[in-house]
Amino acid sequence: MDRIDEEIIHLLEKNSKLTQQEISEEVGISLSACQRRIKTLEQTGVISGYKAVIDPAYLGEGLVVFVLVSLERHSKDGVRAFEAAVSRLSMIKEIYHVAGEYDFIIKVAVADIKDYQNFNYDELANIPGMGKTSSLIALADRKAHPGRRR
Amino acid sequence: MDRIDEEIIHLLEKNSKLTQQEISEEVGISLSACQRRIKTLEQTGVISGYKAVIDPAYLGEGLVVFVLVSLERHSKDGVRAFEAAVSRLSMIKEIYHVAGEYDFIIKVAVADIKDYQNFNYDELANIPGMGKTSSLIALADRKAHPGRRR
DNA sequence: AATGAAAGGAATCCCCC
DNA sequence: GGGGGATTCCTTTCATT
Repeated sequence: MDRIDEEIIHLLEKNSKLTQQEISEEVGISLSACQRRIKTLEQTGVISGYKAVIDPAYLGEGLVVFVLVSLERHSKDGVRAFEAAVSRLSMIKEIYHVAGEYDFIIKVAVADIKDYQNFNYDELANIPGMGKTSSLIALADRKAHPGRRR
Repeated sequence: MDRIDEEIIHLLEKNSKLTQQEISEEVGISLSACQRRIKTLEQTGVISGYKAVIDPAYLGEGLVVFVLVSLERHSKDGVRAFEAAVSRLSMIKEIYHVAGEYDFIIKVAVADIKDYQNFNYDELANIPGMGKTSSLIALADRKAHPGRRR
């Protein structure tokens, strides 16, 4: 893993449709060397897959809401039950178990506020053991394309 | 935009290395019809790009921290200054301007706690206009691969 | 053993019906 | 929406140091 691998990773992270030839020229090695490096990165799991990036608005997921959740019971069972109940819900995109004032932070993607209210009242409020929650409505995403400098 | 487009998007979102022929067979249309649909999805921006998925541990980004930030001044200038200062920092992966008790929620990726402390004291604390902050250390990511059922 | 070069096969693009 | 041909790209093999 040297500087050239890093460059290859950064290029593919930005645009995986680059051809191996373009990459090899960009980083200054031969085509076959580049091909072997990419294969190794894939096999060792550094590159774990390739995905298309879909416009959230099209998916009906234009609104992002972060929900901070504290549980009533902090036992292992309580945590498990919460995770099980929540992982069924497709609008929940990310769940993190956190340390601090709250127990979990979840990132929810829905179409609009109305959708979020339905989610909140019909789904979230019915989860057993749920204590205090706090919702942070995202007004704007200020960094759609995260930087990748090190 | 019909059910077939949805299926194509769904497949490419999981794995963009699928062949056009494989996709056409999966969704039950001809190869050329499938090609035209994909091209249209790309040109209309529904598919906005293709990316390689990189193992965060390899990038030295194994620890995720959410920071809730409230600003001292809520004027447009204060917000702008904060955004400008923060968008220089490569460890900040997502920034959302939110409504509620806090003004911003930022998602930070670093190697470990030590790294995060450096970030907190050297970078975050020096940003002008910064008021109260609250850090939520992610103990575990409970949904690394978000569901995509509708 | 690692790199560079070349041929065969596959996928993509473009014009046709 | 479906079919066919040319081009480009990817993979494998072989030669080189």
